[in-house]
Parts: sequence; structure tokens; C-alpha cells
Amino acid sequence: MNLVALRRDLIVWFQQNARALPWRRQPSPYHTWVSEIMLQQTQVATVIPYFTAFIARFPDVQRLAAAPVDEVLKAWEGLGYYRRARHLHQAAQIIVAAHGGQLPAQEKALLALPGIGPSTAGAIRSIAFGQPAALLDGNVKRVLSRLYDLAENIDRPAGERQLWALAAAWVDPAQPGPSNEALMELGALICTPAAPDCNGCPVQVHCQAYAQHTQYERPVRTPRARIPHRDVVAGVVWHAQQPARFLIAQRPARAMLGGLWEFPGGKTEPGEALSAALQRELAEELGIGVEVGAPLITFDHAYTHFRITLHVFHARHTAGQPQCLDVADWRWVALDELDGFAFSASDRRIIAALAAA
DNA sequence: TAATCGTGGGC
DNA sequence: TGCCCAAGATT
Repeated sequence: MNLVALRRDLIVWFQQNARALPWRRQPSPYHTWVSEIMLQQTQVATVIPYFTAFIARFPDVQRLAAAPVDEVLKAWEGLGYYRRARHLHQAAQIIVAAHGGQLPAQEKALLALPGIGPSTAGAIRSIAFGQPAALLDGNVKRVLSRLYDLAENIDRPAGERQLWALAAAWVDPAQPGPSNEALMELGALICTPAAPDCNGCPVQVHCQAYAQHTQYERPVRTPRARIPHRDVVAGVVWHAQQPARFLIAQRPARAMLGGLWEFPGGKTEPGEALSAALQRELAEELGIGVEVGAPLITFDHAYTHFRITLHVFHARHTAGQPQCLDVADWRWVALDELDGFAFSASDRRIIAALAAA
């Protein structure tokens, strides 16, 4: 394996095939940082519209730091892993308060910012600041596993250490950003997980997995465990005196989907009737009593670590002023007011059903 | 160290 | 339909 020739061939290919992505249009540390956070565990095609709208709304670190966190979450609505948005917002405030409004370039200072880990720090240092820093995302892991035909399980510490060493050796000191971006671009466009286009690969001649016919067996990963299923209930709780208004609640900041708004409800207990579960959850979280009415919609939804069947019912408020027992906030709203709140994908589906009814 | 954290696309 | 995966970080 000739690393210098391999890297040269791949960078030439990248220079001729790099996609015109919005964060490559006007490169800046801020643009690189925002894009890298959005791209964590998220595909490029998904991120593009979010990045464009986010930069239009928060053009620089100062504007992001000064914005209410609810506006940041609204800009993140539908993108998932909402903790990233909160961390981005917190980091912007730290950058303004402690770094003069400029994203720091030092590894230690970057790693101290919430939401920036080893790989994102390497991406920012190499792409935005031209430093010879390594990064290790899903693309780089897969491409290096194939180029070097790694038999080690990359989900275990030994395999990950091996990959970090290869990623560090990969970086071209003369052009750190392009060498790293070329590796990711190859993974995204050619060296894809299930169906790599080996015949269209610019570095096929250098690939040890291709030579050994093991490209479909690389990388070696630990199979995921089966994820549990839960039945979940949610209610459209109609106001007793204002017939067009219903209740929405904001989830606690530290919880899953923290800070997002929802139709209140929760998981059913084993053997518990759906209507009883809804009444129990509304009492526990908001201290209210309801009369459960007709079903609105039922559908399945998959999160990373569990699946749910969500049963949504109409309900009528019968007792108790809402309180923040296990919610961050609550509001009586009409259907045409919902655009101002950030909802998860499943709650957006409820809203669609409500609007269609 | 292992579990947690969203969503959409590909196969 | 079900499983895999994605420009990973945090606790």
C-alpha cells in the first residue's frame, strides 16, 4: 500500500467530484461548525435544507447566542437528536462569553464546547483551520476498513483505536481539509455500505478489501440487539369552554425530545387499558382529569432504541387547572397556532391527522 | 463501558 | 415489513 499515491489519487478525484454543498459555498468556521453538528449521524441530503434555513436565521455566532433556545429548537424541528441543538446554542453562548465571538481553533478549547467530540473537533480543525487533525465518522470508518481490509470489529475499542491511528496517518499535512473531505466524499458517493461501486472507485487499485474480495464483509460490526416495543397513548385534550382550543405540553429539557412540544400522554403499563393509561399520564404530568373520547389515529413509530405504537384519542378536559408536574410548560392553543412550536415527527403526524379531520 | 439519543432512506 | 445506516457525543 502506497499511502502517498492513494491519497493523491483520492484528492484529485475529490477535486473533480466534490458536491456543491451549501457549507462549502462560503466556508467559515461558523458554517463548518454548524454543518458538522447537523451532520452527526445524519445524511447530507437531510441536512442541506436545515443548514440553509439555519444560517439565514442565525447568520453568525452572536445571533445564535442571543436567540431564545425555543427558536433554535424550532429551526431543528424534524432533524432529530435535539440535544445537538441545545448544545449548539450553549456553545455559541460560551464562544461569545469566553472566546470573543470567534470559534476557537485549539483542540482542547473545541473539545470543551458542548456537542463537540473528537471527530467533530478534527473536522473543524482540518476543514476550517487547515490543521493536520484526524476525524473519524461513519464514512471514514467504512472506507479505511475496506482500504486496509480490517478484520477487527470496529465497534470494539481495539478496532476503533486502529481506525484512529489510520485516520491520523491519512491526513495530508499539506492539505488536511481536502484529504479528510475526500475520504468522507468517497464513502458517501462510491464506497457505500451495502452496494459499493468498486468499478467506479478512483482508488480501487489501492484497496485491500477489493483485492481480497472482502468489501462486502467490511467493516466488521457488532449486530444490533433487537429493540423493545411499547404502546404509548396521547390525547388531544379539548378545552371545556373554548371548543377550538386543546392542550399541548413542553417536554422537560433533559428528557428525550427535550424542549419539544407534544400532545401529552405516555407509555402504558402492562395490562393497562389505553383510556386508563391516558387518564393516569395526564394526572401524573399535568394534574388534570379528562373524559377519553373517540380515537383520532394510531400508528407505529421507531426511535433508535425502541419502537412504539402510538394511540391518539380525543379527550375532554373535566377537572383541574394544568400544572407543571412533569412537563416544562403547557398551553391551550388552536390548530393554526401550532407552527410557532417545535414538535417531533410523531406529533407532527398527529397534527396532520387533526388538520385533515 | 454501555446505554441513550431521532429521523429518513436504502434494500 | 424489518433491519441497517448515517460528517457521534454525552453520561
